[in-house]
Amino acid sequence: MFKKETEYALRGMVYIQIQNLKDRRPGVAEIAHEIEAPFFYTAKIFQRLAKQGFVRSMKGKGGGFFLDPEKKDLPLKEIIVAIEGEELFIGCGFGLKNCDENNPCPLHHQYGLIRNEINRLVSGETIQSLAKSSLTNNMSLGFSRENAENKSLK
Amino acid sequence: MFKKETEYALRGMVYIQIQNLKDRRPGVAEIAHEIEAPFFYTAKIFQRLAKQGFVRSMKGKGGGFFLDPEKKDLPLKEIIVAIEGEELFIGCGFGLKNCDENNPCPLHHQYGLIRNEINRLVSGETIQSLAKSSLTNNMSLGFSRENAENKSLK
DNA sequence: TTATTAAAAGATAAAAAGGTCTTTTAATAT
DNA sequence: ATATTAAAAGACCTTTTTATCTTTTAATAA
Repeated sequence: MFKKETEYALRGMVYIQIQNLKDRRPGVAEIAHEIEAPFFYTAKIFQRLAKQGFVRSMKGKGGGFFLDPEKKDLPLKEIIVAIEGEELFIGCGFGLKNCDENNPCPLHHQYGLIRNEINRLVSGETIQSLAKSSLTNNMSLGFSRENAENKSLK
Repeated sequence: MFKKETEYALRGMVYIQIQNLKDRRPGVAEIAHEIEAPFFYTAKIFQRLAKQGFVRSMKGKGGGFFLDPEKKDLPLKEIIVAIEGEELFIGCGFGLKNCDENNPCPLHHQYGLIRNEINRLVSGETIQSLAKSSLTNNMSLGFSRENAENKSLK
């Protein structure tokens, strides 16, 4: 569904927010490790997200990434659109440029329903809402819970 | 949502079946033109689809592509999976490999609902069902209906 | 003020997707 | 038979995506 870059971005943002809730500011190394993404690629992605204002960063010792607590919740859709554009949210299932009510492709109506569902999901869920439920329900962002348990037992 | 190759394949297959219903067998040039896809790329895609048995072809004068009328209806899903694998139908929204009920990602449940909808759509709709409704309702596979009207007026 | 830490910047590169072209094979019409 | 038509095969190329690495900048701690 999403590009790899988008997946890494979403996983990483949720991880950052989870750590922020624990009063921590993870760095690239920690983020990349926890979401199982390549270090340098993760660095590049969050560098871009920082420049676009989705996340803030601090350099030097004790530095790392964090979400501005002043800002209101960040819907997943904003990150998705920033990375891959809004094709997924406005495009035709058959890839036609002029597909609309007056000139529909054979899948127009049926696909529209699904596109609406996707829209609703990623507009309603936010980095913050997912981080919160993730903390509450011990959800996974990379390593399986089994691995996480093993880790904490070591 | 889908790869370009998949979009071309679906549009082309529906176009072929529409023409077959009119007792015609379109060739690559016609298909590519009508679905607004690059000629050589279209040729390659349908060459592969023919080898995989999704469509049949005849060489030489009067040749072209056609769907085996003996076969039962072909769900879109079969073509999608043949071209891009089944990631879309089994994968995690966050791109995790071990995401399941026991070890869910933060989006697991919500995304599952959408994945099911997609599955339902492309399993239920077939090349034949779309070709039929396309014929009945004069739907578009490339050129907008306005263009089609202009074309028929010339 | 210097050493250390960590992100920013930017160059490079490998892999996948998307697309093009030429040559070969097979069918048909004359 | 042979000229023509059209798909099959396969080589090649371009762009985008995914990823890696090195150098620079900025912050902090000692």
